[in-house]
Amino acid sequence: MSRSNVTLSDIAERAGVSPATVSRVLNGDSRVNPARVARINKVIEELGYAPNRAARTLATGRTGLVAAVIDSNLNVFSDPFWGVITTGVSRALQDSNMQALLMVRPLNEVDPQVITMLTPGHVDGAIFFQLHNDDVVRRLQALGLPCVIVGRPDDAAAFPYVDSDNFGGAEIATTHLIQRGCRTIATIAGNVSLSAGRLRLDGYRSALSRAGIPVEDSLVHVGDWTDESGETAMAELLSRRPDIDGVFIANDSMAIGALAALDERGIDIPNQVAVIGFDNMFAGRLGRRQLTTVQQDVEALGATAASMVIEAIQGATPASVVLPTHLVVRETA
Amino acid sequence: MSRSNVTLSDIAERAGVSPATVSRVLNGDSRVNPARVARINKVIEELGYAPNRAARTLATGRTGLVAAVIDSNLNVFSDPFWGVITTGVSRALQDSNMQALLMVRPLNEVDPQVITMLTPGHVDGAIFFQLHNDDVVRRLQALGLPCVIVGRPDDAAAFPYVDSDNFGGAEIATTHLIQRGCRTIATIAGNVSLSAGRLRLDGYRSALSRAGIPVEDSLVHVGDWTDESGETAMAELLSRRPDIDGVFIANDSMAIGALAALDERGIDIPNQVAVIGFDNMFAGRLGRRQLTTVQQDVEALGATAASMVIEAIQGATPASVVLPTHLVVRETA
DNA sequence: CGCGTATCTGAAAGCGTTTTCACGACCCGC
DNA sequence: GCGGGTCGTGAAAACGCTTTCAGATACGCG
Repeated sequence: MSRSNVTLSDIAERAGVSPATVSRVLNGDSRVNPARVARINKVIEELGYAPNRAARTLATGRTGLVAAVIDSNLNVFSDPFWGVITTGVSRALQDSNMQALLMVRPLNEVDPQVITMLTPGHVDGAIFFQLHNDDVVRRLQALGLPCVIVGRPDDAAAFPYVDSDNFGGAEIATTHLIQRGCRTIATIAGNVSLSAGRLRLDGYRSALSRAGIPVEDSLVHVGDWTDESGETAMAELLSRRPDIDGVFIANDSMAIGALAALDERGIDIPNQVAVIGFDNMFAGRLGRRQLTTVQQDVEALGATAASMVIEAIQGATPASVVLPTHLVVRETA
Repeated sequence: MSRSNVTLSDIAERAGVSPATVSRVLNGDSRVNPARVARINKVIEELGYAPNRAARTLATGRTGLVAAVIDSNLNVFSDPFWGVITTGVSRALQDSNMQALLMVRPLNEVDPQVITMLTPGHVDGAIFFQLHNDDVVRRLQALGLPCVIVGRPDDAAAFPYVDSDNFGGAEIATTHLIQRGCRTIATIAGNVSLSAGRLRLDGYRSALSRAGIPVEDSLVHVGDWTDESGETAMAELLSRRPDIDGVFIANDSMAIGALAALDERGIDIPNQVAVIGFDNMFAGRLGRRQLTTVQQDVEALGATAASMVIEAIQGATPASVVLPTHLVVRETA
């Protein structure tokens, strides 16, 4: 209990004013005599004073803390992005003098640890990542906790969320294949129970329709985001439709698998079959052959979530945001 | 300031005891009459009471918070691990009923945000990741803040730290090449100004020496951890020493580049040249050809750091830990 | 049987802020 | 010059918990 610290009263005493006045200066109350403000600030500077956060919390009811909640049921290894996202969150919060509390917890059931911590009074708000079901958030929201979701929730209208433009990215990628001259364009979709999987598939379909190209079921295969599934999916597609000349793949991991399958058959990429992935996960990491892919601004995802939750804490109802994605053209298409 | 919450006094009143007694029960004071303990616990349960963290902090001086500090100068994109590490930290802390505060900040200079937040009284301890210089930590330590470092600091004796066994991993990888029959074993080292780079190179050398194989300068090339540098390094090594039959590469990114260089020359992997990387970064992600590599337990790194900082908070001086690494034999060696 | 001691409990004093409320000083216009 | 306002300030209560201190009760022992 080393309380070696300077307190507000110390400042008050040394500046010859009351604690109340110091507090006002600290909180930018404009009604304080400017001369005093200067004097008090000087003393604060001299003594290296920093307000005690706990005391402030106790008095005001706000903690300055936002929980970043990650469902530990999702395999973090499979999502190299979330480190970057949380970076975005942390930075943006600190710009508003708030801090990010990291909570990695199973969210499927009622975890007392989480619930307690997220009960209003412990944190000012919460950001949830890629949840599998909306229930927990709904409950917390009912408790009055400002919540923002990263990734499109099942019930998009129910919560403020921020997501990358999965639909638009898929559409632009597929359109690129079309413009390249591909006419028999397949897709390897991700798990459609996730909104990202669904939207990327929809974007593919939309691009084809727009170009007047029929969408054929034999050209669609659903994978599970892993490279193995990408490999088998590609093999399957090729055996069904040897005339494929382009393929849009819902993430880069599956794209890697697909490339392997194509290589194995001696197929020339991109001339025989053009390939586009999604995520830009391996930026510059694939050595010899650079994957054409769709990039999302992952850090912005986090930063936006942070701004939104701050908005919500201040009482506003933030509008959901969909961040643009863009095509990174490299060698495979 | 919605204080809709049940307080300790509410519990006391409803249980017909004093607040002091409730507090004792909450903190596991053994001297309370068992019958009362039961009654109080029942009331707590009924009312869904959870202690107010700020009030507790104010009274005790401990916050239950540990800062996880990441130097934003290091490119998080280049380190897909740190998300996993922080996961380990967060989980381990929560097991001790503490929370992780995520701070992504430039650490090279005196950042008032960081310093203020890390001044004792705001957090109970701090974990630093891969810092570039020890100074900031040294200063904070002098302030009395329990600190732990992830990754070997420059001055290893000065701080408790936890790191993977880079030396041992490199040694075992190189030894594997030797046992495989390789005799002209090259290495692509990482930046030697980082301890990981240095130690992995040392491990390579040590393995050769042990096996009685001379360490030749012409077989060592220093890269910068990127796949491009791996590719040029491999090319350079091959032109200098076409007789190379094995290569240990200090991380997987560079290994990818090196594989590309080898492929380009039509060299048979692993029969003509065997390749081992480090990090197991692409677990199952490389599609056709699986990289043999050295794996570290990244989440344990975080969890260990958390345990150590808790130890330090409790007044002990935790011993530094080096976590074992192990070889994952796949196709390239 | 009385006294010291061990055991359990409650009153109350913090912990460091914010914020309400009241109060004096001052200025204005009539 | 006097009432009504504004302005700047300080006293003090409140936030919800922990912990010291002392009191009350029960107990053991000579």
